[in-house]
Amino acid sequence: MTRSQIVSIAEKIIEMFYHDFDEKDPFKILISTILSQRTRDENTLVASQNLFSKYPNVESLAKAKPEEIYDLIKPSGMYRQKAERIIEVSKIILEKYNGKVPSDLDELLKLPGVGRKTANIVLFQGFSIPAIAVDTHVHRISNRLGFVKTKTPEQTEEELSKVLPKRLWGPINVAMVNFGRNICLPRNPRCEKCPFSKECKYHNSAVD
DNA sequence: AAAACGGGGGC
DNA sequence: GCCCCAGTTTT
Repeated sequence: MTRSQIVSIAEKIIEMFYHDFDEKDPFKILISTILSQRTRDENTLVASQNLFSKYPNVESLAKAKPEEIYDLIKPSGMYRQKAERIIEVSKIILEKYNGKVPSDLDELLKLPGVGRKTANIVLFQGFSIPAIAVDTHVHRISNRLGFVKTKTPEQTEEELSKVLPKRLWGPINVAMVNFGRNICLPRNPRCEKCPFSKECKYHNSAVD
């Protein structure tokens, strides 16, 4: 598959499945992204709303005790870990970064509970900085469509960065997640609804 | 490289 | 009941 073919399909995926996010506050994006780890959107949303209704900013969260927010964030799962990390992150942001979330990959990666995927989501959504956050959806779909041939998400991030122009880095995450949730499912993809099945390596070989 | 964290929804 | 989910950290 040529580079221009890949870019063309990527642009179509974005056109069909990208939607903008209304939340632009980097701190709220950071916290809700931590809550979203290994968690469905619906549960993440409930947990975020619960949390921010009582602790609306970095100052109030930095003063909270983990036990106080267990019940608020419980719908997102792994609530003990997440509670401690969220409060620790808030303290660090407040004390070390003067209350402002850093817009720098290396600084974000130092925060507890923040790995490569979470950090890149914050960079793109919170700061409009081009970043590819390779989650299971992006990894799976990139391989199925033949954009890359990789074993790990890290390799996918690297290869995808080489192939796609920077302007697509942010939007392709969001678009592939929506595409993956609705059509290109992990186990039983709805290929009959997929606009790319004709040129899809996975669909035409039936091997993952 | 594998385990552990974890509630909720789909089947 | 079993499997999976915008992962990260610890063993």
